Amino acid sequence: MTATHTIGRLALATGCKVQTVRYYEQIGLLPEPIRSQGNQRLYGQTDIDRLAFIRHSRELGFSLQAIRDLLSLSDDPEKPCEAVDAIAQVQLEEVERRIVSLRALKLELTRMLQQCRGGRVSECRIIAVLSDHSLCQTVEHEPVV
Amino acid sequence: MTATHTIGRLALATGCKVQTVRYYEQIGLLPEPIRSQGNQRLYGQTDIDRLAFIRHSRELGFSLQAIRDLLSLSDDPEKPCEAVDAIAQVQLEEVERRIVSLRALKLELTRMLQQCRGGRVSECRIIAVLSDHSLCQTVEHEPVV
DNA sequence: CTAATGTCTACAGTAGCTAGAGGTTCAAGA
DNA sequence: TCTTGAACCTCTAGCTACTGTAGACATTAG
Repeated sequence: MTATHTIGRLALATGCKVQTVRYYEQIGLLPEPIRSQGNQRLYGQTDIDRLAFIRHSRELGFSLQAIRDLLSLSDDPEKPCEAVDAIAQVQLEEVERRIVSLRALKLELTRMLQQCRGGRVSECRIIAVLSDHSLCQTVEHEPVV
Repeated sequence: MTATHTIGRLALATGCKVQTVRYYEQIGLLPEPIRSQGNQRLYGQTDIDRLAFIRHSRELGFSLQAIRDLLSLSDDPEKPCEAVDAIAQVQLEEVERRIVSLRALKLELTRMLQQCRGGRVSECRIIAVLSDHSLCQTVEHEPVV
């Protein structure tokens, strides 16, 4: 492998911070790269690919543990990809659950804000609602788009 | 004030863990309560109310700093409640941004899963999409919290 | 009285980075 | 060739918002 990228160039190529690259190496998500004579890390294309995979997965909300699993699965190209599918499925469900709960939050916040008529704190509905959960009547769950 | 609740009963009354109560005290979100002869914390109704406020605000996604601000505002009942409104408004916008970004994630995950035909890892579209951002045509989105 | 449960302090650990101190190496300009 | 300044190095600590542990003391039920 031609290892021609310094850590800064790797970071630039993947939209990742330099410290984060070192962090990923430290926790074993990236392999220890070869070093230059002056002890600087040198990366090749496989490293760029691997880090891009990690970053994109992070953007999609996968945990580092899930990414670890995905990476080890992708090292075994002959295996059936059911396990990969399952991890993505879990992630999708998690995302869906978060959407549902955020929409409930949005509803409650919106209602709180509508009730606030800009008077004094002593009459503020926001404070009142936050103080007493029973004052809010949030919908159980709505269909998620 | 009649202080009749031990920390365990306070926790039970507010749906909060005992350690979390001590943590809130440690960071100054809850005042230091009086103690029993045997050095155990004793809480009254105001403590229950304050903790309920904190927990409900946390459920609505407010940060501890925001809650700190809200609490100090609510200590001043004669002030106009614009500041309270502003904090809630910021929170609502944050929630809305997260919903947008999660919906983009959902779309991409769904598409990924649909493309996966259950073959071998080497042909897996999920791995492919995660490896190469250009393979997915999704709306812009930010990292998930 | 004893056993079980609750509480005490203090400290360590979690995820996923981020920032800083203090020193070394590299590449470009004079 | 020398110098400057950016980029790199290691190590450590910090962030949010908790959660968990250990070992000792307090309280309560039977």
